[in-house]
Parts: sequence; structure tokens; C-alpha cells
Amino acid sequence: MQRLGFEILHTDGAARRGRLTTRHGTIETPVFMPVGTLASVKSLTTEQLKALGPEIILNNTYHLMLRPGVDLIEKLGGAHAFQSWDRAILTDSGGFQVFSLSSIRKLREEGVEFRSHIDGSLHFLSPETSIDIQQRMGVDIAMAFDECPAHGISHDETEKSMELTHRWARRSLAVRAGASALFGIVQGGIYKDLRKRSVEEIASLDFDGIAIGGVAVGESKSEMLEIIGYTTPLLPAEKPRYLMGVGTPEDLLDGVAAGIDMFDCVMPTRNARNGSLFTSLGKVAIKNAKYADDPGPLDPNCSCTTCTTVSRAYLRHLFVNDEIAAHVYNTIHNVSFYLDLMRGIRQAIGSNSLGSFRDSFLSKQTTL
RNA sequence: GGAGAGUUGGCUGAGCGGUCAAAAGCAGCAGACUGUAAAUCUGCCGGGCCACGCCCUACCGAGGUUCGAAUCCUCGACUCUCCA
Repeated sequence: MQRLGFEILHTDGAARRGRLTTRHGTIETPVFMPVGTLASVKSLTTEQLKALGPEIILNNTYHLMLRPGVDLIEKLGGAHAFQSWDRAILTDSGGFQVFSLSSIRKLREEGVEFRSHIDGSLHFLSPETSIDIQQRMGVDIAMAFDECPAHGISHDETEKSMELTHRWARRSLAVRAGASALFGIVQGGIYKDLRKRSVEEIASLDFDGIAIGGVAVGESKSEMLEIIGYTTPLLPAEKPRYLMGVGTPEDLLDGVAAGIDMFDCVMPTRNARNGSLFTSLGKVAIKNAKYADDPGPLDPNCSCTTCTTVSRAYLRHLFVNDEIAAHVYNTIHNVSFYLDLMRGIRQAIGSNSLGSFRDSFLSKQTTL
């Protein structure tokens, strides 16, 4: 059976309206994938998540490897069965933890040694072990094991890191087996010559899709946009393109316009827990005193259960009192907002109006 | 009635002659968050200003000692504990 199907249905400039086919359903692109690191989109039950309608979510190899461990997940029937999720799952390879947990890991040619952030125990991730874990969990899309370098390193250091990622990409591909699709990851930091070389290398390999990694790691917004705008058009048109870890609603619009098909980001879920809510009128910091007696809905233009059920005043009350329901309501809204945004984007591409959709969206954002 | 302890910024609570506009926590106000070590982190938090320095008002109240007092003394007010 084919690991992954992808067809482009329509284009609007560089933007693509497409469809991914997986063993766990079809995915309309451009798509936003909520992040569920520990086999859970934080603060939502599987049922609540399902009701929001995402067609694919993320899980994380490093975190699930530590707890509960791949043996257990495999024994219980794989990642889908474990979390009762019958739609698609993509796993990050642990490459991001090479970056985010840089203080507790050692990087070698062979792979990365991690001291568990939980109990300090030693764990090893390499292209071979990462891909094996992802495949044993039975995910729909696995990611190559890469080194996500920090921003601020030199051209030479970035080049060395990129070349390691390339060697690891070949090793990742060499152990692909079974039904999981495998995506390669382009690196190269903020250096265009390296990004170009990285695209050439990764695109020459038999990956099922290609991701742009190593962005939003500390560089400026303009640097990030510059790199995305430069790199995306270099990617092969026939494969799905995934911009890893991005981003804000505006970033999604920019990414789509550049030709990206897939996004993931912790922003809607993490910000929800921190009381920062995305709305059609701009960001709402729900803890602000001005919402204390605001009887209106969080976002008057949103039809999620949060916006149709409770007031801003109540949401603020829940949040300032650390009520668990605050996380639930906030997360439902933010994820819903992101999914709605992508729905609007797909529609706009279909009617060749992405540009005006973007302008309209952003002009309302500035009113707050 | 007797003996003792205490009264500090919205609250709890450090301080025991100068480096105190006063620790710390909480509350309050605001900000950040981009392949999740995050229900986390950061800043502000007496007032004022020509604002990275200066001025004013401050540690229950009133006096006093001292070059200098939240800190020592006197008197007063109030609170608490124990014994009758």
C-alpha cells in the first residue's frame, strides 16, 4: 500500500490547495496540525479534540520514548489505539529536542545521548532508533532525525550541522519500513546558500514529503520570512511541504502564500494555557482587568463552544482563579481559531483570493 | 485584677542605629510564548518628576535621645497569650 498520497487540487500564485491521503483519513491542505507532544493535545480530552475536527495531530518521539515507552505503546496497539485517535498522526523525530534540550544532551555523529529531563537516566536517539520508534508506534508520517541548530551560530557551524542532518537523513531513509511515510528535513539556518544546498540534498532523496526545519529558533521575524520565502519555492512541487514549528496566524498566511502545505505549532495550545487568546479582532489577554465585567463572547465571529457558551468575564474569572476549565475553554477556542483560519485559507485559495483574504484578516487584527 | 508578647507597605511576614522606600511570599497590574522540560517565564508594584537620577511622604500615635531611628527611651492607643 502507498504510504502517503498527495495531490494538488488548485493553486493561487505560489499557494497550493491540496489533499493528503493517509491510512487514517484524508487531510485537506494547507493544514494546521495541533501539537500533542505526549499523545495528548494539552488540556483536551480526545473527545473534545475530535469535536474540533483536526485531521491530523503531532506526537513526539523523545517524550513518548521516555514515558510511557515505545514497548508499551506498541503492545497496546500503537499510537492511534493508545490515545483512541483514529485520524492521522505525525511524529516529530526528537530533532527539536536536540535544540530545546541542548543543555542535557551530547551530540555525536552516531546520534544524540539525552539525560532524561524527568529522572536523569541516559537515553540514545539516532536516525535508526528514532525512525524505528516512530514506525513501531504506527504513525502515519514519521520525520527524519535531524539536528535543529540554535540561531546565532556561524556559517561554518551551520554548514557542519546541516551536513550532519544530511547524513542522518540518508540513514533515516535507509531504515524506512512498513506503512509510515517519512519526511526529510531541510536545514541551513539563516544562510541562503546552505538552504539551497540542503534543499538539493534532501530533495534528491526518496522522501514522501519535505519539511523546512530550523526556523523560529531565535532569529528575527524578517530573517525567518526571508528564509521561508527563499527556501519554499526551491522545494519539489509534487511533494507535500511542511514548515516545522510555525507559527502565528500571520506566519501561517505568509507560509501558505510561499507555498507551504503543512504547519504545526505549540502556540495555540500553550498560549491558551497562558491566557493569550487569538481572535478575529486580534489577541486577547484574558487576564486583563478590562475583561472583568465584559459580558460578550471571546470572539464575536467564532462559533466554537467557548465563544457560544461563556463570556469574556467568565473566562477571565476562571483564568485568574486557576480553574482547569480555563485551560479547556481557552484551548478549545485557540485550536478552533487556527483550524478555522486554515479553512478560510483553503477556501480563499480555491477562489483565487488568498491575497485579499490575508489583507482582510490582518486589517481586522490591527483593531485591537 | 496580675504577668508577658506584639502593632511594618492591600494581606502574611522579615528587619533589631546608618548600605531601608524597607527581604520574601501572596494579591494586584502589564508583557512574553513559534517541530512543548511551560497550568510557564519576565517586568512593575508609596507618591511625584525635566525619571537609569532627584524630590516628597512613610514602618500604630505623640514626644525624646542621636550627626543619623522601622530599629533606643518615655507616655498614650490598640491587639494577642497565659494566670486569677
